Amino acid sequence: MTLPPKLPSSERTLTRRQPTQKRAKERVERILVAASELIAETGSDAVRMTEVAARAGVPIGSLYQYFPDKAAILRMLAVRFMERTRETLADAIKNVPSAAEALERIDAIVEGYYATSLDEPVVRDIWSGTQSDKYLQALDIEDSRANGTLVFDALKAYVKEDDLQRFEAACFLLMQMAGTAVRLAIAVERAEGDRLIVEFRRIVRSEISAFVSV
Amino acid sequence: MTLPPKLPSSERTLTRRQPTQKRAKERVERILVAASELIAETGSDAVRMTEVAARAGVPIGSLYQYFPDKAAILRMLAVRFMERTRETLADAIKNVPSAAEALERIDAIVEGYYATSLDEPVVRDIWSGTQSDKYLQALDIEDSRANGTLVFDALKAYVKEDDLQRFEAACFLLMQMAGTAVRLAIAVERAEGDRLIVEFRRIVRSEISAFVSV
DNA sequence: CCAATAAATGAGTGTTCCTCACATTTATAA
DNA sequence: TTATAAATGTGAGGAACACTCATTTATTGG
Repeated sequence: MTLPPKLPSSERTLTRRQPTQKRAKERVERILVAASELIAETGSDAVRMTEVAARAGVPIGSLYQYFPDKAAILRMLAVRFMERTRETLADAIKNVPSAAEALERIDAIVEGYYATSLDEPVVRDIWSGTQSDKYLQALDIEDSRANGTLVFDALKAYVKEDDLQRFEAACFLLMQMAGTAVRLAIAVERAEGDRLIVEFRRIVRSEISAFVSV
Repeated sequence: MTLPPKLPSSERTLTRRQPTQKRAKERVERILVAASELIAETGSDAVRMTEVAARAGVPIGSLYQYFPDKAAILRMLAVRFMERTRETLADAIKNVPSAAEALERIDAIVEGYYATSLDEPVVRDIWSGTQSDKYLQALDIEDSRANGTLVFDALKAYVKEDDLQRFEAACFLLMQMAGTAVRLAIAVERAEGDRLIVEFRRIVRSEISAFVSV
């Protein structure tokens, strides 16, 4: 970690000028790419805004035209990652022919999520920071909720009427736990991490099975 | 959050002078109390080292005699909280007469942990920061491992030989998930948080039951 | 072509964490 | 007790950053 200088955080606007011209859009992309690379190399805490600007080939002032502060860059990267993940999940579980098939696909998603996180340092680092930025934390929760809803919607037809609310809570919780499990797994030694993910997948299958009649 | 200035983090020593004299020990306590209060009032990010020193009634230099940096204070508070929690857990599950009784006690611990976290702003805030400080993250993992081992040891007699390694992983994972579940529950609206904890407790019981013959 | 608007720029400002050379107090030895 | 060593106490100031803003340059639309 390390604690930040962010004082007037409630005062500062969350977004700045939206790039409308082509040139500006390209710059924003270059900034994100540069930030992403630097985070991969040194970790987000060690990344200096001047470095990001330098690598992106833009002056520091331009960077602040589009991002209100350093955290906003991490946020943007995190949001993009979440969007990609959500799409993967949505694609995987839409139109499932049966509950059993849904279970298998969700299982595969968890495994894939682990594999991706293992070799994407940026993801790792940003996930780490998730809990320290209030906006990111809120985003993370909304992300889990949205993913949970996807799973819920895909399976609710198989769940007893009386259990629906509890099943919805369970889906939400499991999505949040998937993040925890994967972060824990990549933080420990590889062999142990693999074992933890195996257990987590079993937990997911078992908990969903508790609601759906497989 | 906000990101910090911590550059030479690997260079800086993790501990400083250990207070041996009575006066020094009292000062360290006063610093921790002051930090704790300020975190409760404004959140750790907004706490300034000068404020901590001022409220503790010590000059800034003295503060740095005992804490190498700001994060170290949070770390110390977190460690103390973890120690208290671990003691509670250890007391609760030692000498359990049966697996069923152990399950009930663990269930109560989770509920108590939620209740405590709900009205201890310091705990909330520090837990938030957990993931952003590498040392704290490591401490958190070790804490989960230690707690997991406690549960494992208390119940291993009831588990089949072949399942022992998997059960150990599950205990570790569940301890880490308890933190996630509670943090999520206190972050959302109260009624939903309560529901989430109910589901989590069910998950814990169900997963442990999967290994022990109740 | 000429406003009006958007974008670009980078030296400088302000804030914060933390250091360090020196002063003072406490413990230990003679 | 007195001398010496060790531990503690101090706070002005250094250094590192994040971020600003007055000015200049480019783009758009009428």
